[in-house]
Amino acid sequence: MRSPAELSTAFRERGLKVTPQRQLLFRVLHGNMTHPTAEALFATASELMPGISLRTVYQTLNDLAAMGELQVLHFASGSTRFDPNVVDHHHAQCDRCGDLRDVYVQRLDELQVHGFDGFASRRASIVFGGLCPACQSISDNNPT
Amino acid sequence: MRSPAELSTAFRERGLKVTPQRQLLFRVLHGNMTHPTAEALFATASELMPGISLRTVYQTLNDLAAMGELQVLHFASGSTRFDPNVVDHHHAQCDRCGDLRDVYVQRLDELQVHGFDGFASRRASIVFGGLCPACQSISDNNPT
DNA sequence: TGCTAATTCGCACGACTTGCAGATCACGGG
DNA sequence: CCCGTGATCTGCAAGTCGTGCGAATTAGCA
Ligand SMILES: [Mn+2]
Ligand SMILES: [Mn+2]
Ligand SMILES: [Zn+2]
Ligand SMILES: [Zn+2]
Repeated sequence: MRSPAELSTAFRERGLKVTPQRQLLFRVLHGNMTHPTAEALFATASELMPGISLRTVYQTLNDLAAMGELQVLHFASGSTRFDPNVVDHHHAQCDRCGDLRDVYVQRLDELQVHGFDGFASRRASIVFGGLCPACQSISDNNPT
Repeated sequence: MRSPAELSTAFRERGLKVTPQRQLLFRVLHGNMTHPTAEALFATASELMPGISLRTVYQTLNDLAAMGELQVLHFASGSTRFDPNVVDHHHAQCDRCGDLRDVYVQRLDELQVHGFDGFASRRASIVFGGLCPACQSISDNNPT
């Protein structure tokens, strides 16, 4: 996702207005590495602008996603997560606490895939499952 | 997922009863390559056993998943899909029609991953995006 | 055959997201 | 700087997907 200033320009170019609510969300999202849900963003935004509505958060997230400024991620846990990091990357999620981190994968092209049968693959998205460092130590102390 | 007969035994061993509804679902799921949703299974099951409830379908799917007989898949499209193929495999999904197919990937261990930072990866799940053969010819005729 | 715990089913409810409409606001033009 | 107009905001209703609940039914066992 681009900077708040660049996004403001991009919105106006599309005939979209740059409202205080949108500017706030631009700032909250920019460089955000937490892969937040709409609810989480709403909570953060509400502290800075009491009264902002959840509906507006969804609206703006959808606009940003449509402009390719956000990646939309779907995991097991109920709700959608939004990722301002649109650089080609993948994710590692902790089985225990759900923590989600970015990982960068090289040599994807060396994978040998059977079963495409004419399927034209354009992109791959990898989710690694395992335990984050914090949950590893917990598991060490309290083995299940 | 094992055969209906084996599942019946496994259910009884766990103190779960083998009802006609469950037996039907065992049969509908066994060898099913469509990655069906609960609704899709309900539709198929309803033809063979009018009156079966969607609630029972969900119940049985959850039981099977808890026993490791089904994989639970979450994609962008709204609802959960269930996969009786529990052999280690991955998926390719058509961007246009949503068709989902199994693919088998080798040399996963040769991937170079940056960003784990102590994350203990135990498993990876890859989703390839692209166009299925049918949708490729449509795109050829009607380029967007 | 009879007991009992498990299951089924329908409905209500919960989580998440979108549709809707009136009040409000951003912003280009005068 | 002010206006007009269309985009936006907000609260609420509604939609979708899945689960909790409880009365009636049933599988499995003695
Ligand atoms: Mn990310
Ligand atoms: Mn599969
Ligand atoms: Zn963790
Ligand atoms: Zn297709």
